[in-house]
Parts: sequence; C-alpha cells; structure tokens
Amino acid sequence: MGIQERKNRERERRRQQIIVAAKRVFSQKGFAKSTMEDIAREAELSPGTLYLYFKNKDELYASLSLRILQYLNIRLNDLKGGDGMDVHQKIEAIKEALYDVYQFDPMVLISMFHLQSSETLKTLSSPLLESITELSRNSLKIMARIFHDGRREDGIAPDNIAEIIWSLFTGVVLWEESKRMINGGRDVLKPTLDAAFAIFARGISH
Amino acid sequence: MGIQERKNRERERRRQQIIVAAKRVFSQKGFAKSTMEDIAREAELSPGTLYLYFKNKDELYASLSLRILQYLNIRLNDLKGGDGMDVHQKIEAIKEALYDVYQFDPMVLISMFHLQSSETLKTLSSPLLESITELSRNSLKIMARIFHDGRREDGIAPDNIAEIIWSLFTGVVLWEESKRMINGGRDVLKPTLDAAFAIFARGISH
Amino acid sequence: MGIQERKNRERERRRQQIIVAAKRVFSQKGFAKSTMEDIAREAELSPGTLYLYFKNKDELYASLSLRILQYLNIRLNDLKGGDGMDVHQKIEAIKEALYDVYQFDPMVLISMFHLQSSETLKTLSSPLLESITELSRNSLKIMARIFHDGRREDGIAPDNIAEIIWSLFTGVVLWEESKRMINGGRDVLKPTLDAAFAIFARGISH
Amino acid sequence: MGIQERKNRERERRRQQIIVAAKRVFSQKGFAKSTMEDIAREAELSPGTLYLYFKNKDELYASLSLRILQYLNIRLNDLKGGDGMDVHQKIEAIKEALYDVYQFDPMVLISMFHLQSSETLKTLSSPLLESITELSRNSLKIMARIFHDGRREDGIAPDNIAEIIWSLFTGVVLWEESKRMINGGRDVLKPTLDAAFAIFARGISH
DNA sequence: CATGAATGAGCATTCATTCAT
DNA sequence: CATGAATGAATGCTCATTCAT
Repeated sequence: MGIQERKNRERERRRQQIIVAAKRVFSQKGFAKSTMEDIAREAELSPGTLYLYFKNKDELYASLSLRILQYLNIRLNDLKGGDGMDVHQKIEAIKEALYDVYQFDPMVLISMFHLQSSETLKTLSSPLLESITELSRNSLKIMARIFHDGRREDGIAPDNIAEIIWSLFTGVVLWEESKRMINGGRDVLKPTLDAAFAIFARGISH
Repeated sequence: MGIQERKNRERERRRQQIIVAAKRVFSQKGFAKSTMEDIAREAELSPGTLYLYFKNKDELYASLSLRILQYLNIRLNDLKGGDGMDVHQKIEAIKEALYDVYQFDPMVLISMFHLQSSETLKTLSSPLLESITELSRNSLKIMARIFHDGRREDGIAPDNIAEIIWSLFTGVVLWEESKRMINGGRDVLKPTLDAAFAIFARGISH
Repeated sequence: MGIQERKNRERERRRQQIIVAAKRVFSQKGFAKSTMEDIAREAELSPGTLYLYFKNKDELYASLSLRILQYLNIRLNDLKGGDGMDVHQKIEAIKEALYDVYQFDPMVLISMFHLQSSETLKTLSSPLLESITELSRNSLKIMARIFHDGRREDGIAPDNIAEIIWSLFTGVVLWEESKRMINGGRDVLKPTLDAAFAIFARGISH
Repeated sequence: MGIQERKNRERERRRQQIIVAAKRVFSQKGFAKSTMEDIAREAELSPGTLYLYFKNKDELYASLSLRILQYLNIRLNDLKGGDGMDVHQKIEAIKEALYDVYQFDPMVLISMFHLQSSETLKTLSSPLLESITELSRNSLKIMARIFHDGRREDGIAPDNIAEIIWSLFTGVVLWEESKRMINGGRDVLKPTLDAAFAIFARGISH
C-alpha cells in the first residue's frame, strides 16, 4: 500500500509540474499560440510525456482551472467559521481570499475563460467537466452562505451577491492584466481591487 | 466624386459583412477552433476575399473589438450632456449604455480579451492597435468625465471609478455568458447587471 | 488596312511594355517569387490586362526568351557578310554581338533557363515553343556558318564551336551575375568576358 | 559516447535521403512546380518530417548546392599535390574533377542558380549562406592555386582563369542539359565538355 | 515510465486566373 | 479594350498526437 501511495504522490507531483509549466507558457503566449512542445520544454519533459498525464491539450488547459478552483475552495472554506464578523468584515475577508487566489495564479481567469467555448467543452471528459462545475458551484455556495446573515437586503439574494462579487473580481483582474500586458508593468491589481471592493461593500448594507 | 464615394461605401459594407460573419462563427466555436474558411463560408465569400479586407486572422479578430469600441464611444458621447442628473442617474445611464453595447454585440469582451495575449498584440498593425487603445482610453475618459461631479469621494478618483465600472461590467458579462454557454440559455444578463449596478451605485455616494 | 496596321502596332507596343516590366520584376525577385500582380503594377496595368496579351504566366516568361533570341538573331545576321575577317576577328565580332545582347537584356539567360523545366515546356503553346527552338537553332547555325572557314581544326566542327561559344558566354554571364547579386555591384561582365574570349580565341586556331 | 555519435550519423543520413529526393523531384519539375509534398513522397517521408531537417523550402534547395560544393572541394583538394604536371595536365585534371562533380550531381548548377535571386538569398539562414559562399570561394581558390605556375600569361591572372574555367563548365552543362531536356537524351555532356576544354586549354599557354 | 522522432490532418495564406462592369 | 474585385485550388508550414525504442 505504501508503495502504491508513493507512486500516486509521485504522479500527482508530475501533474502539478506540468500544470505549472503550462500556466507559465500560456500566460506568456496566450492560448492559441502556445504549443504542447512549448509546455513540454518549460516543464523539462518530452512532448510525449504530457500525454501520459493529460488526455489532450484541452484537458490540460481545463486542469489549470480545476487547480485554481480547488485552491479557491480551500481559501473560502477557511472563512466559513467567521461567525463574529459583520457583512463588511466578511466581504473584506472574501476580497482577501480572492486576492490570494490571484496571487497564487493570476492566469486563472484566462484559463477559466477559455473553457467558455462550447466547442472546447464538448471535448472534455465528463469527470473533469463535472469537477469543474461542481467546484465552481461550491465556491459560490460558500460565498453565498457567508452572506447568509445579509438578509435579502433590498431584494438582493445572497446567491446573487456571491455571483456579483465573483464577477467584479474577474472583471478587475482582466482589466488590470490587460493594462499590465500593454504597459509591461507588474502587480497593479491590489489598489484597484481595494477600491472596487470598498465601493461595492459600502453598497451592500445601508 | 460620387464614384469613389460609392466604392468606399461598398468596401465598408463588405468589411462589416465579414466582421459580422466572423463574430457569429467565433462566438460558436471559440477563437482557436474557428477557421478562416468557416468565416468565409458564413460570409458567403471565398477565403481569399477575406484577405482583401483583413491582413490576417488576428487583425480580423481585433477588428471585432474595434467595432464594439466605436459603438460604445457613440453611446457614451450621447451621455455627456446630461447636466441635470445626479451621480446615481448618471451611473444608471452608463449602465444602460453598457447594456446596449452588450445587446449590440455580446461577444465584445471575448474578442477584446483575445487581444490580451502579448504574442497576438505583436502581430497587429500599429494603426489598428492604436485605434483600439485610443478608443478604449477615450471611453474611459468619457465615463470619468461623467463622474466629474463625484468629487473625490472617499479618496476614489473619477478615473478609478470609470475603470471599476468597466471591470464590473465585463466581469458580469463574462460570468453570465459562461452560464449561458453551459446551460444554453439566452439573455440572462439584465437582472444580474441591474443588481450589480444597484449595489455598486449605492456605494458611490453616501 | 492602315487602321488594322495601327491596331497591331499598338498591340505590339503593349506586349513589349509588359515584357519589359516582367523582366524588371523577375530580375529583382526571381521567378518563383514574382507574381503577376507585381508585373502588372510595374507595367502600370491591371492584372487582368496581362491575360489579354499572354495566355498565362509561363508564356509571359517564355516571351522574354523569345524577345532576346530575336535580338540575337538580328545582331548575328549583321555579321554574316563579314567576308574579309579571319577567324579571330569573327570570334571577336561574335563576342561583341553577345555582349550587346547582354547589354540589351542581362536577364536573358535566366529566363531561357527557366524553360529548361520539362514541366514548364509542357504548358507552352506549340507556336511559341517552336519559335523559340527555331530561333535558337538559327542563331547557332549563323555562328557555325561564321566558322565555316575554320576548317575542321583538330576535329572540332564549326557547329560544335558555336555551341561552345554560346556555353562560354552563358557561363560567364551566370557567374558574373551571381557575383553581382551577392556584392550588389554592376556591369562587371566585360573584363571577364574579354579574358574568356581571349583565351578561347587563341585556342581556336593554332 | 557512441550513442550521440550514432544519432548524429542517423540524422545526417536522413538529411541526405531528403536532399536526394529533393534533387530528383526538382530536376524533373523545376523549382516552382515542385511541392514539399512531392519531395516528401519521393523521400517516403511525411511533409512534416522535412521541416525537422530543413527550415523551409528555400533552405532545402540551398542545401542541394552546399552538398555539391562540398563534393567539388574534396575533388579539387585531391588535385593540389600534382606538382609534376604542366598547365595542360592540370587543366585536364580540373576538367575531370568537374565532370565527376557533374556525374555526382548533374542538377548542381540549377540549384546553385536558383540562389541567384536576391529575394531568395534574404530568407536563407546566415550559417547556410556563409557555408555556401565560403565553399565556392574556396573551390575557386584551389583552382587558382593550381594555376600558380601559370605566371600571369598574357595578363591573365590565375584567379581569373579559375573563374573562367568554372564559367565554361557551368555554361556547357547548362547548354547540354537544355538539349537533353528537349530531346530527352542522356549523358551528352562529355564530348562537348572535352571539346570545350581542348580549345580552351590550347589557348592558355602559347 | 519516459522519450522524441515521425506523422499527417488541418490551416492560414497566396496567387494565377476569370469575368462582370 | 481595360479593369480589379473576387475566386478557390494549391501549397507551405504547424502542431497535437502517436508509438517504437
């Protein structure tokens, strides 16, 4: 059993190694222009090896999303227990979690976005697709639960707020990333995210 | 005189015909999986003809963005004169403009987003690239000017607010589009955009 | 008749205009990389017009050769009467004629060479092909006749000598052109051609 | 140690396999009408494989020239030691070497000639281009050295003679090849080359 | 497991040629 | 006659994927 265990662990390590490489390459060249060979080179592996761990290019990309969603879930789970906080503190906590996600993997949204193409979705194996939808549903559910106390203020349901926060987050990231790419700068996100959440949070309750 | 004019008009009509076809194809298959032949077929033209109007595939895609930015500019310009409005009315007006943009061309953001890849940006001809950056800068400037009366409330500059609104908008669109693509539904945007702006607008002033 | 005549003359002028343009373009870009549109632009005509004067691209190219062969024939014909000359003077005269051909159209050989491809020959209309072979046969016959007095010296027939002179000429042109293309210089041919013929001529008769 | 060696050898063998196929195809169809797929089929490889060994079509063609120049260099090097020979014997030896080159690869000159297009030269990678110019310079230098004893007879320098011999050779080959292509014959070169060199050699010294 | 050479289907792009004006 | 926009077959080249070692 220990030996099987070690093998699995080893296998998982390789998968992550490839995902990390894929993220780097893809964040530099964009989806369409990144090749499997680019990724293999970055991962210091051969192209053939990639296919031992991922069925095809689309699944490799989809795994980027999965990875980040997993991280997001963990971060949000840590927030669940914060019973003493008021809505504003909770939104602040969510903001921090989202920012950490961004730090962990700024390209998240880009890879998640790539999945939107219905043509791409078709080729994904169902377990992977289910994992992704399940995880993203769960993340939103957690955010919604955090707003549980937010009693339908002004007719806005917690579910809805969770989605809007997520949208605000992704929108800001996209915008800042796009500025960064044109200007070549770095790490411009924080102030804008702060400002966005400050305005937004103020609007949540009276 | 009239003859040159007519030719230009004809040429512009063809360009639009191609752009419209490109948008349709691309929104169905995603960037990578759309071929020039798909687009040509959709436009009821031959592949070669596409290249009489667009230098290459990337420029054709970039032109989608240009088109929508032009529309956005027009809509925002119409708002400039609204002197009697207070901040909330103005934000409401901006929301309406953005929603109209979305109605006009829901795929906007996807095509604009494709441009983020620095690799893609490199291949664009500079006039096109300049038009795009100029127009998007201008749109934000107009939005910022609309907030002119918003006196740096809570240390948030009008410029910043304009960017955040834009981010909120794009984020919501992305999220809703992604739901739509998975569920196959249609036109789910409005309620979410309303809710998002409602919360946000409330947070702008006291 | 006069009117028909004028039309024919006009038509011939156009043909020459195109051939001249074709030569210029082709000498700059080489065969494979020259397009019909390049040639049309150089001739200040539209692509379609080229096809009113030449059946297709290959025939246009073949006409370059025809033109130069026609010129060569005229120049060589002028030599026929030189009864007072000895062999060396005649070779000298031939050399001058060849040099004039080169001056008239340095790209001669390149275009003639292009015809070597049996694949290309297949597509030529037979009258054109016949003209070309007829003219080149004739040119050689004239050169051979000039050597008529050269009595089968050392078992070398006049026919053979004519061919060899032609070969020497083309070889030198090719070589000098290739140096010119790499170094960018101009008109380097004469000294080398002089030297080559000097050596060669000395070898003809004792 | 041996393993790297074997791989290099294998790789070189493949390159030659492709070059041989390219030569065959190209000599049959001419440059413009030969496709990469034709060559791949002839080499019993897939189109993609060609690009593992040659950057593009132009470089594949240029490599034909390189190959023959390498062979020429070897043949000429073998002549260097001939101290006991007089000028005529040396010219005879050079002729033999050139004829062997022709036997080895009759299409030589055609491929070398294709390089003349300055447009084509531009696309070649510099190492390849340098190899070609270096080798051809070297071949001529060797020929010139062979004429070292030829003391500037009649004001003709050894360098010059080497170039002229080369020109004579290429000219004869071109001419004979062109006759061969029209008549469909074979191996007509030798008698003409013999005659040409006989005349030429006689002209070198008194 | 890992490799990387080979594959070959697929695609962007070009360009000789046509034809309605 | 001349045009030049449109064509679409042809082709160079790429790259995801496979498989013998």
